Amino acid sequence: MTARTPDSARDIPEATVARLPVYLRALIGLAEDGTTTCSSEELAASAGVNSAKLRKDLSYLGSYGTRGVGYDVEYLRYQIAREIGVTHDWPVVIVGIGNLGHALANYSGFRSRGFRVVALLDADPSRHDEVVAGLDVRSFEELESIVTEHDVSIGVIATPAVAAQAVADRMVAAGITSILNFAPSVLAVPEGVDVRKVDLSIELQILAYHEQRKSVGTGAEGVS
Amino acid sequence: MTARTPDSARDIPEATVARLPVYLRALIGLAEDGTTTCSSEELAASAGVNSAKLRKDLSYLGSYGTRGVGYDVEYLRYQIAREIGVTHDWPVVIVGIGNLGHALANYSGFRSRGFRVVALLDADPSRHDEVVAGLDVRSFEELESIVTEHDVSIGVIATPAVAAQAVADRMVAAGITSILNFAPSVLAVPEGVDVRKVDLSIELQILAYHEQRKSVGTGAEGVS
DNA sequence: CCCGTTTTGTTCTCCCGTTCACAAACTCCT
DNA sequence: AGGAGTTTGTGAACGGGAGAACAAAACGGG
Repeated sequence: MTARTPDSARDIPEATVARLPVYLRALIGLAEDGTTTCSSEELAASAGVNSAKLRKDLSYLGSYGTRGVGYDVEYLRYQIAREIGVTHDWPVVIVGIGNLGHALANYSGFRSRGFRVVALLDADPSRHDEVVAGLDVRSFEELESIVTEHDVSIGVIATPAVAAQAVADRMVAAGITSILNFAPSVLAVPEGVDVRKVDLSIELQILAYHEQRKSVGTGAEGVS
Repeated sequence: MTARTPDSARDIPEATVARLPVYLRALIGLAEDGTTTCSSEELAASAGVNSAKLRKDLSYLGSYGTRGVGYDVEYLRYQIAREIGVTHDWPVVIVGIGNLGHALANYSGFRSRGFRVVALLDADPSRHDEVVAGLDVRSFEELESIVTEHDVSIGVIATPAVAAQAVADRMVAAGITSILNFAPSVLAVPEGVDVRKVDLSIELQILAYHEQRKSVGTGAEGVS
């Protein structure tokens, strides 16, 4: 025994961390179907990955399976949720209530996965009348007080690109340490602040690249 | 010379392909600022990557820079756009006009990056009255005729998870070969069809994981 | 015309992630 | 109780990407 208690399992590879939520989702699906036990093969199929990779990923968390049997769905579900940190709710602030911010505020996947939107902020006063997803759209000036009041550590930026850096700076100053950025701009943040970027058009461009390759391959090229 | 013409530069690594749109965006930004020439160092800073990585990425496309000088912004911009395939417009169909579909339909980043939304489809007849982003929301039944008429090869799924697989099957049958999936489900598609998945809640969960780690590290753990 | 300076393109090395393959361990059946 | 059959957990090989470092090439000045 290398004396690795589950809690001190220090370094989980980034690639594995990125897949844990996928496994979690798959387990929830299995639980809803009434499955109580599953093998790595079944779970891997549900999650869309290789079973060896799944087992290796889970081994970073600890030994939660039973050889010859498989994994207890509920138990594993809880363990992964605990590891990710979604056993309790995370308060989240969304800044920029345009089309995308609107959609994010209403996105049910957030609440059901342990995230609670505590405030919607927008710099444009004309939007402050609106009520979106049961929340008033409030002034961006209230950021600091909201972050302090609800102990918010995660912020979502859904503003236009030009405003993103300023919003990020303000978020960091207010004490937010994790940012999910939907604006198409590169954010500069201090050490210790995590930023993840989601760019919808980049995904489409990657598809377009492969799509173009396909048509070239099938002999449809016309450009000299 | 290994006789590698720019057009036949076969195998561009996936990691590089995923960054090309980022470089493209950075170049557009530089061009808007009036910059006509830039070094790999400058461009890398704009794109938020290492300059060595940038140069290596660009070298897969060909030699479009000038040693001692740098890159011509407009020229490189065109070359990357051509490589990705966004020099011409790609027709796109969006299925599922809920909150997210709404936002996607209005997302200006699509049109400005070479994607043209040609139709919005939804299975719910009560939505067929709506006009979103200047387009009628039409019946899902019209998928095949629209795909044929506009020669659509890229489809976007923004439906609930339960409907996603059925929509994907129908898209594939209609001739779509690239799918951008926003529904939180694993899609099974035949060989030759590309699927990219964007899951908003997964990104937040990854942030939550690191966030939890931070608080543990700073000595705030209270769980035995 | 030649040399120093700048910046690209590329080679080399290291590290992370993926996959294979197998031993350990558990269940079930006889 | 013992053995056959499963399935997990992990050691080891393998492949690809990241970063450092350097050689090749272009420009500018004297």
